[in-house]
Parts: sequence; C-alpha cells; structure tokens
Amino acid sequence: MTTYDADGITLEKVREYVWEIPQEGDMRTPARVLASEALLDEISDDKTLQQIKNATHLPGITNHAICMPDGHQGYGFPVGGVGALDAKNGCISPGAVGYDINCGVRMMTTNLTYDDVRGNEEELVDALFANVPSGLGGGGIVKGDADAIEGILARGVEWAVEEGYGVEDDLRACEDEGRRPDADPSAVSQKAKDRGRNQIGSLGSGNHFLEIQRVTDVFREDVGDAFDLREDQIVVLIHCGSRGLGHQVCNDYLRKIEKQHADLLDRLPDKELAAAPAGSELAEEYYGAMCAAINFAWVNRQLIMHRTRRVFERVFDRTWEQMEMQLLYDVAHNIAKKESHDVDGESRELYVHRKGATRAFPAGHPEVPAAYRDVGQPIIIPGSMGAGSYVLRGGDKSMTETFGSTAHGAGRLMSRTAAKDTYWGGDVQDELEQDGVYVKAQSGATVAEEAPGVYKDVDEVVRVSDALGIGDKVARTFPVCNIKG
DNA sequence: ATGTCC
Repeated sequence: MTTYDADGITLEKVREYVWEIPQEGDMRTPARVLASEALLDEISDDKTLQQIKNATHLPGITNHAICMPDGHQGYGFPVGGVGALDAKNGCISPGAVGYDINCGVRMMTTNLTYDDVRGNEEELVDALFANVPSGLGGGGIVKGDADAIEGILARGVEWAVEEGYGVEDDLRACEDEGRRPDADPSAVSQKAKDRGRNQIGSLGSGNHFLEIQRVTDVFREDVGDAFDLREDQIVVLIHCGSRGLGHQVCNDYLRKIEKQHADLLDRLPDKELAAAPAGSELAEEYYGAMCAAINFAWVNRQLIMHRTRRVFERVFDRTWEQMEMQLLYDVAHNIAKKESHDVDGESRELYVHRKGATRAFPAGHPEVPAAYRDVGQPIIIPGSMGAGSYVLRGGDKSMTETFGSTAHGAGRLMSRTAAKDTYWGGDVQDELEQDGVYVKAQSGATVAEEAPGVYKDVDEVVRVSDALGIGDKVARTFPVCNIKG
C-alpha cells in the first residue's frame, strides 16, 4: 500500500488523488484528503490534517470528513473541509461553517471583449473604487434601517430586487434563488444587526475583491455555451461575505454553544469544534441565524453587482442591458445546509458543512437552476490576483464522493503575518501592473497579505478536482483590473 | 474573515 507520512499522521492511498486517515481511537469514521502529492506537501507540516482528523469525532459524521485539494488550516475545522453531519442524530458546528458566513463568489458575464476595456482600465477601476465601498469598517451602498435589515435577513435577494437593486432574472441564477427559506431574523442578535446595518453592499477586506477579468480559455464548448462564456469575453467577479454581521452571528453562537453544550465539547478533541446537538434549541437557533446571514451575504453581492452595472453604464455610455451584464451564478463558500443525500442506499437528511468548499451539483440534479440543469451547476473558483480564476461545472462523481462539493479557491500557503514580512504592497502592485493587471486597494498591507505568492497553484487545485470528476473545468479567466479592501 | 483583544 502507498502511504504518505506527514507530521505525525500517516495517510493511505485509496486511489489517485484520494488519501485516507484510517479510523482509530474515538474517530467515528475515517478522514479523506483529496489531493496530489504536491498539494499534500503544502499541508504536511501545519494543522490541516489534524483538523480534518478531529472533525471525524463530531457526532453524526457520515462516511468521512473530507478535505478538498485547496484545504488549509482554519478555526477548528480546515478551510476546504466538508463534513456531512446527521440532521437528526448528529450536530451542527459553527466552526465547521466559518466566521464569514456565506463568504462566496458571483460571476457576471458581459458581451464586451478585452479590446473594449483595454485602455480604459484606470478609468474603470477608479470609478469602481469610488462607487463600491471597500475596506474594514462601515459604509455600504444602502444605509439600512431596522425594517431593511429584517427584510434582508428574511428574504435575501428578493428584498434587493423589490428595492430596485436588480431584476427577476438575477434570482434565477442564484442558489436557492437568493433566499434561504430557513432564515430566522429573530435569532440574529441586535449587536449583529447593528454591525450589519451600515455594511449593506460593501466588499470588506482580506481576500475580498471585485475583479474585471477576461476569459482566456474555454475547455468544454457545450458547457461554455450554456454558461454564455467565450474566449476574450469580459466578465466580472465579486468575492465577499457577510461582513461584521456574519462574524457576530458565528461568535455569538460559538460562545452560547460552548457553555450550553459543554458535555459534548468535553468529548471533542478541539474546543474550536464546539457543536450543538441536532434538535437542540441552540442548533435550531444557530441554523436560523446562519441562514439569515447567508441571505445578508447574497444581498451584499447583489448590491455590489448592481452598482457595478451602473458604473459600466457611465464608463461605456451604454445601458447594462445593452452590455448583457447577466449574473452567471453565485456560489456560497462557507455554509451548512440541510440536504438529502443517498447514504448506503438510504436517503438521509444531513447538515452538509462546507467551509471553504463549494456546492458542485451535477447535471440532472433538481436543485440546479433550469438554465444549467442539462450541464451541471456552475462553480466559480477564484485564484489569486495574479493567477486568474476558473469556472467549473458540478461533476458526475460529486454526489457519491463529496456530498456534492468541490474546492473553493487556491488556498493560502502563508499566514497573513508571514505575508506582510515577505512582501510590500506597492511592489506587488508594480509587478502585477507589468503583467497587465491594474490593482487599486484601500490598504497596501492588504495587497501584501494577498500577494499571488501566498497562494497555492490554482491550476493544480482545479486539475485534481477535474480528475476526480467532482468539478469539471469549463473556462479559465485572467485578471484585467481589481479593487480590494 | 473580523470595529485583526471583551
């Protein structure tokens, strides 16, 4: 048997790109790591493997805890981790969702080509930077009163479209049509609502950005046609989350769950995995609050997208409809969701935790929007500023291998602190400009933290996803210009 | 990720 020895943990090779940490001690299932040896080398000396192993201690864990090809260590549970926990007899764990609830990405297509944008990069970026709030702290596109917050948390993108920030077609291209029906705004603390109120429609900081990109390759023509993607086309990528509101929801419930369910916590190997038993009051409340934060993040991306349409109208002196600025899809990268999955021939209701992982439902799945049902769900995988991004489609193996999931990005290689010691923002911007990528940022430190060199090779991550058949390559993009927090 | 420490 082929094995891989990491720092204190031995993985057994199941088949190409599939590694297993065998069940032992209090593990309830084995853990699986989906990676090439090159990707394993990147996580062999940090806590990633220990964390995915720890996740198998969670009650109700089904089949395996799974680490995606872009996995790296996170709070308690790896970023790039998938944990399907029984929704009746298992539990739900905020640390396995992540602090930035529904951090995610949406892509908008256009009928512009690279030639239309070339030479206008600076004007475009300056206009976007002036019109899309970014960076830490407050200030959003909408100043929300109490009614607005309730509407956003309860009704998601439906609220935004009613208020004039988008059109009905936008709903059809969004997972759950932009509304998580299980949302319970009353489970969101006043403090969380107050933090969210003046951040409605704002990018935030860290790895969040708005990027204008050009399509450089289409690998599957039939799927590219269904997604309206073609070479040299200009597309817009928006990456952001639920800002202070989601962060506060996560923090509020972690503290409550640690206290209320200390007995369960005592049996777990890491305090950061704190979980509420399925059916408990806190499990229901956290789920309702998390779903409300999901809606908030969707509205956030919707408002930024609609504002981007307005900016393009001014810069290119055409209506956004004339430029065919359509939402391709919006994917959530940090959520837990009740889903039915076939487990050993039986349909089971599971809380599928995807933390830094993307839903990847294949062709034919009833929850894939009608426009894409014949080809599979669009998946958007942002790379780093210098590397570009990918569009995939849900692969045929995702339902049997990964509870309908794949990777979410390149995955960090270096901590933010280490990045700031290694890079200087201005130098990174100069180097990117030499590659034809124009970046404007609120903070030079953020540019250093997000330098292309701090990320894994997105090509390798996507190659493994494609080879496993969980998310298939459809198109590749390269950045043209970018605004950051 | 995050009013980067309640």
